[in-house]
Amino acid sequence: MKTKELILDRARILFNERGSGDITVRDLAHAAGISPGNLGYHFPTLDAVTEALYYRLVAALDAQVASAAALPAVELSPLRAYAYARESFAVLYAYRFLMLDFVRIMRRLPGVRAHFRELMERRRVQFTGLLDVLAAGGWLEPPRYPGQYEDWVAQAGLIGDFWIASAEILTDGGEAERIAQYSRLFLATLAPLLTERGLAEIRPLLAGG
Amino acid sequence: MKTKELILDRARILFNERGSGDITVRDLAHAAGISPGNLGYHFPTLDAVTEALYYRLVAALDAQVASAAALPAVELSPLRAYAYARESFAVLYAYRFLMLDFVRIMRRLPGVRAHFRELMERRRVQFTGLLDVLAAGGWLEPPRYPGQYEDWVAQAGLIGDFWIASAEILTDGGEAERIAQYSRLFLATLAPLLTERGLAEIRPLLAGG
DNA sequence: ATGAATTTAGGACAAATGTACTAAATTTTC
DNA sequence: GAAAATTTAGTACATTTGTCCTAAATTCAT
Repeated sequence: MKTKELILDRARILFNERGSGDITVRDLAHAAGISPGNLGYHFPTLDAVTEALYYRLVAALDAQVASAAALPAVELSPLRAYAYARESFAVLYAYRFLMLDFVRIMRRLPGVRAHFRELMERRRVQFTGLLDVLAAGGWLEPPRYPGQYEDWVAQAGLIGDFWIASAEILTDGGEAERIAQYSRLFLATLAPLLTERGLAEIRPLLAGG
Repeated sequence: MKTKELILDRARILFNERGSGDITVRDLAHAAGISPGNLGYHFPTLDAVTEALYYRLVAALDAQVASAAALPAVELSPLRAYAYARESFAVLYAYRFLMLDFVRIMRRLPGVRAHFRELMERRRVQFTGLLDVLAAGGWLEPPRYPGQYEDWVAQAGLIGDFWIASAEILTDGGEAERIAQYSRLFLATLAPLLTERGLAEIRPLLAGG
């Protein structure tokens, strides 16, 4: 069970570097230091590798959710939410080829697509719950119109899914710089909803510290 | 000069349907009703087709900007901004393969990438100007923190670039439904910045009418 | 109308690629 | 320690794909 892990690790790196769509069986075998035949023994197709990596990412994110859920609700604050978002962003970045080739992968792997939709639905519920807790803690202003919180969830979800693609196209920065830049931007979407007390807590972050 | 246009039209449709990365020379020639040899005569590579389509999209968007710029500043309002965004969304949707294969295309066509970055920079300036005009017209609250307007521009730009990818993955709706849903979401990002008067103008839209 | 230029069709050809197969090597089991 | 099971390497094969070439057909200019 060692070679499989090795293959997945190298595939993750290679896919991230050059895009999962432009890697061949021979490319990956070479990068993993094994023969093409052996690669085929462990994974019949490259799609199978992609799928395995997807479920690895999901597992990593689930682990994060679990540790965040252990936090008492009273301790939740905009700052905590930011810290959690930033951690998630770092995990996503390690599997960024998935977000960069999103549409293509989803079209090729219907199972992944179905799973991802459920994941997004769960995330939607989580985010909504997050806002409710923040509101109960006096961190959020009440909605200015019906459905404002739901709209925020949709916007935040979109940014969460595609910030990497945006960074890839628009910025030249490295990993740390991108994560910092976009987790800050993510936080900024929350700013308009905050009470003065909530805003005060994150003001240094918004200023760029 | 007729076959070239025919090729581009069919390519746009085919790329939209199946993704530009999964189309072969023979696929496109067949769809255009011409021989592969003839296709090669007009476009040496598929990348050349993609590039031509990109510049078509840019031309269509520029035409829209020009007509919007003809509008007197006093007439600008959240509602007008929404109408413009919605038109742009419709144009983008006609070339959605470009947004769906964004990263891959940008990696393969450095010229397009460079051009697109400049385009985004211009858009950033435009959007910023838009907010200034809206603020001067009494439609916007002043920023709650320094740089809030700039943050909105970044968020709006990201949503503008990737709403189609998000729709492709998360929704089953058709074109009209998707455009309506996401141009509304785009508008919703503006809501928190609006004065009470500004919000009043778009409240029916946010409610879903 | 006729020669030149352009456009088109059809297919050839080599490179690349996924897949499958066989045999050797290594590990595991008893 | 020997047999069985697993893992690995190497390669062959058929298919696909981009590119190029030639000749026919069509259009254009004079």
